[in-house]
Parts: sequence; C-alpha cells; structure tokens
Amino acid sequence: MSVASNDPGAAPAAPAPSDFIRDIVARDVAEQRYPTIVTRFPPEPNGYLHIGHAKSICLNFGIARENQGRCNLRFDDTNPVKEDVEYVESITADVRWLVAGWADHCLGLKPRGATPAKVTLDGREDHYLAPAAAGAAAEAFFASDYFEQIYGYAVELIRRGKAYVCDLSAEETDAYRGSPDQPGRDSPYRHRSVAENLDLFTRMRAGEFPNGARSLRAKIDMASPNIWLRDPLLYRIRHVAHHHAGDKWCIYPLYDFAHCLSDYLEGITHSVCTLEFEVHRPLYDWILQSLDLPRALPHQYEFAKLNISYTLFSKRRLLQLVTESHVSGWDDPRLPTLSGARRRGIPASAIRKLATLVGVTKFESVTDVALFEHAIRDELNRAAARRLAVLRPLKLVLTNLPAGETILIDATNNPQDEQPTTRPVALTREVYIEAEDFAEVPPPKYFRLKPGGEVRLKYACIIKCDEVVKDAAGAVVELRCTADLTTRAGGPNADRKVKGTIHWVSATTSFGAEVRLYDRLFTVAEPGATDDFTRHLNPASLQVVTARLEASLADARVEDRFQFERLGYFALDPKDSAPGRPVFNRTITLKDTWAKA
RNA sequence: UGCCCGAUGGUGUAAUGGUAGCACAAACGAUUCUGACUCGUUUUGUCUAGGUUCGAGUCCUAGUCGGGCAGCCA
Repeated sequence: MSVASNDPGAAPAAPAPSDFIRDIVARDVAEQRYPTIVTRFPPEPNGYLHIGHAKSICLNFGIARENQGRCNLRFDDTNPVKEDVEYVESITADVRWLVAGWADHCLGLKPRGATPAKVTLDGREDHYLAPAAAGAAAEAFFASDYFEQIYGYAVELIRRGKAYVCDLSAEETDAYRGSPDQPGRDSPYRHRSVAENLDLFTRMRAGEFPNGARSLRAKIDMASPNIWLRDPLLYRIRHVAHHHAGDKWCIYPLYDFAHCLSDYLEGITHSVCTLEFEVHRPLYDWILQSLDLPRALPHQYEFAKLNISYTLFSKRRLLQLVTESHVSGWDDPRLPTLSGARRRGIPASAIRKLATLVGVTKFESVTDVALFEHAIRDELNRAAARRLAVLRPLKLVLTNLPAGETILIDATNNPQDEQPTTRPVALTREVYIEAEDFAEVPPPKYFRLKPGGEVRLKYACIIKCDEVVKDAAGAVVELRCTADLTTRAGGPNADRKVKGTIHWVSATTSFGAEVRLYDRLFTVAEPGATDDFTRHLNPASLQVVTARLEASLADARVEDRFQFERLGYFALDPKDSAPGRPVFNRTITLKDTWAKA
C-alpha cells in the first residue's frame, strides 16, 4: 500500500515503511485481533521533546495512519514532583506541529474533562475512555485522569491476593530486593490478610500515613531472575498536589502499574516503547492478566531509540546546556529539541523523512548526522523559494551603468517547480557580491571573480573585473567592473558561457538584516561519551552577520522557507523578528563539494 | 559473573531457508546562469567456530563483543 503525503511540495507517494513492529501490526490486522489499531505517544510532562521523541511519534502515528487507526497523545503524569503544565503545553504544540498535514486525523484526544466510563461487557464491569469526536472540545489524555480506575484495579489485585501493603522503608525494600545475581527475600508484610491490606490501602489513600511509610506492592516472586518481578511497587505515598489532578490524591501509582492500565483504559492495541522497558514487559503482562479484564489486552513492543552523531539527546545534558547558558534556551536553534528545530526552520516533513530513513529495529545504532542533513536539504530543495542575499558584502561598481538606472530582471523563484514563476530583481550601478566570491590571488580551480576575470551575475549578465580598489590597510573595499549587457537573458549573447556564476544584490534596493549562521553544536561525533561534554562545544556554532537581502525578502513570513542562492536554506526567526526588522536563521548550508577540496 | 536484548559495507537498513539489495557518505564523471539539484560510474559488508540442510545473513549449539535491568523516576 502506498501513502500519499499532504505536505505541500513533499515527495510523491512513497511505499509505506516496513519494519518488525509494523509486521506485527499487519499480522494482527490480518487476524482481526482488534477492531481498530490504536497506538499512543505517552511522554511524561517533565521536559521538552526532541528529535529522539520524534522517532517514536512518527512510528506510533505512522502505524495508526497506515491502518486507519488512531494514536493517542497521553501524558504519563504519575509523578507529580517532576511535572508541570508548562511541559504539557510545549509537548502538545510540538506533537501537533510534527504531525500537521500528515497524521492530524489520527491524533487521538479525549473530550475535555472526560474520565473513563463504567460499562458492562458480557455481564462484567469494565472501564473505557473513548476518544473525542472530530470537532468536539478535546484535550490530550492524561494518566492522572485514571487515578480512580487505577485505584480500583489496585483494590481488585488486593482482593485477588496479588498485592499487599508493605511497611518496609525504601532502604529496606532495596535490601530485600537482592541483586541481579542474588535472589531477594520476602517482605515480612507479604502475607497480610486481604482484609488488612484493604484497610491499610484505604487509609493510605485517606492520608493517614506520611510519605514513604507504606507502599502497595504486587505479590509476584522475590526470587525471580527478572528484578522487575520481585514484588514491584505499585503505589507510593506522596503528599503533594498534582499539576493536572489537583490535591485529590496523596498516593500515586508507579509507571509500571499505571502504564499498562492506561493503555487498557484507552483501548490501546500496540504499546510501543524503547528498549530499556524490555525487562518490564513481563510485569506489564502480569498486571493485565492478573486482573482478568473483559476486553482484548494491549501488548508492548520495544525498539531502539534514535542516536545521531554530533548530537546530544540526554535530557539532563540538554538541561545543563540551557542552565549554563551555552545556548539561549530550550528553543535554541542549535538544540535537537523540536522547538529548536522548528525555530531553526527545519520542516516537520524533514524530521518525518529522517524517521523513515532510519527505520525501526532493536539495534542501538548511531545515525550519521549527514542523513538528517540530507533529509532537511531534500525537503527544502523542493519547497524553498530562491532568493538573492549576500552574507558578507563587498561593493562592486558596474562602471558602464549610469548611476540612476535600474534594470529589472526576472529571477526564478524555484527551478524545482513544474512551472517555475519569477520575480523582478533590480540591477543597479552599485551591487554587493559575496566577499569570498572574489580572490585577488585565486587558488587553483577557482572559478569565481578575479582581477581581469569574468563571471556571471546570476540572472543578470556577465561582468569583467577591471579594477580592485583597496583601503590604506590594503584590504579590498571595492571592485570596478564592466557589465556586458548583451549577455542578459534574451540578449544576443545570452548563451555565452563563463565558468562562474555568483549571487549578488543591488546596493540601492537591498536592505541590511541580521542573519544567524548556525553550525553543529559539538565538534565531536559522540559528545555524550564523556561527562565534560561542554569541552567539545563548537565555538563557531553561531555566527551573526549583517547581510544584504534582496528587497522582496522584506515581506517574508514566518512560515516561508528560502534558499539564499549558493548559500543555504534560511527562514525567519519567529521569536526575534519584528515588523520591518526581520532576523533570519540559517537552517542548513547547501552541500558544498568545493569547500571540501 | 543472574536475567533479557542485540550484531549485515564508513553510517543507517533490506533480504521472513534460494542472485546479499537500497539510502546516506566517499571518489570519479556528465550536466548546470546555484561548485546546489539531477544523472551515471566506482569503492567497501553478513562477529567467530562448529552443526542441520541440496542450499544458511536467516535455523541450532557454543563463544566473542555491545547494550539494558537492582528508583517509593519514566
């Protein structure tokens, strides 16, 4: 099956990606194990999303999309001390941005304020939270909206003799757990009666005990070779308010207990997570199976998270970069955060393309950042309007053009379009060219401008360098050239060839603007390999220049993508641009095979 | 010295017992009013040792190397 993309300027329909998880889903679809395929993206709202999360989002939404299913956005907010609504909002915005124009229709949200409904299925009680209908007031799912149901499931586990209230302290629990190669010992509280457990758990909820005084534990096997099966904690006491649930609770479920049940309550079919949860899967299954639930159970599958060379993904280290002001904030364009990428001008479609290029496996690989750069250039090459801009201006006088004269020429907006359009740009007596496009003593194979040499001004005409003007210090400050107007498009010598074509702007109609040139943040391929990773920060990761931009760029909008010809891809900085004072960010350079030589 | 998982060119992946393919990167060439794009060519690979089989990257056994697991974090 092939899937069309709604992205403007996106590549033609490509075959749907295939990987071991999609194979499993396809098998389940073929066997009609579930009425619809439902996945979920379940971040904890305790930080910003980055490209690594994007891989998971693309996988989960991709599966939903390819199977006419749904992917719920759910906040895994079971630890109130780490979480905040600030993150809920940024994560929601980032997810929406990433799937916009691609899988918006698969984004599973719930009716605003809704909690799971009690239903009766085959005479058995069940709970289910249906997604919001299209157009209804909706919000993301929250695990904290299920605290009542999850509490009920805990009570049920106690009734079945599969959970108990334990009075061991955190340290004692640790000691009783044993070690990977040493079995644990049973808690002295393991054999409390169901009635006592019920009473104690009720009082835990009622707030009778201080933090850490007691916990609820699953009764599994303290000698299990899998540590996660050694009577794992299900609930802890925390007398703190919750950013979403308010101050209703003083006991909070742990990840392992809340996650599988949240999946169940939402009707998730395929619960996809990263490899470190592999050893938790038996617990995921144990909890669901112990409850004897009426509906089909979700299943967990694990894949390797994304690593990219020269890129840091660790939340802790990203935080350090922000707090130590190595970058300007979580949305610094040099960061791999989704907000940073967006601000830098990276299209969501490029991130999605990267996700399909890297595939999904259980091998913890390091993807070459060049693959990401390729994805970005590929998307932008298709979509970006070409413009003329000079980053480091050098004045050039066309001595045979009168001072007041303006010649309007047609410049192609995007040669990649099937029917390219043009815009007028002004050629005047004084123009700016890129300083590095002139060399007084040219290196070998240099085919830009040199004394006595010829070059074409893109879209305009061939010029010849007659004179080099220098200041007292000997620096080149101006070039005096003659323009061969017969080489203009449509002119008699339009087809005359010169080796070099360079970009330029009119000195009189262009305007100056701040342009931020970004480069990779780190100088080493694996910046996370050492603790003193800030040592490997690239001192030139940001350079700010005052560039000269062609007049039409004054009307640039935040959503526009540009290729400054021969330089790279640029977009307006959405934060620091002001009307009449645009600031451009360089998303990425053009591939430059000359610079490498 | 417990349990779980993994290993295919430089990188990321495909091949579901039957011709080791694709993409990125690199190199060279063509084309070019972007040293871009596009197009063409080339280099480089199944962790090791056994076994099963007519046939093994794939299945089995052992090993090597790498990763994960001992939060009242997720």
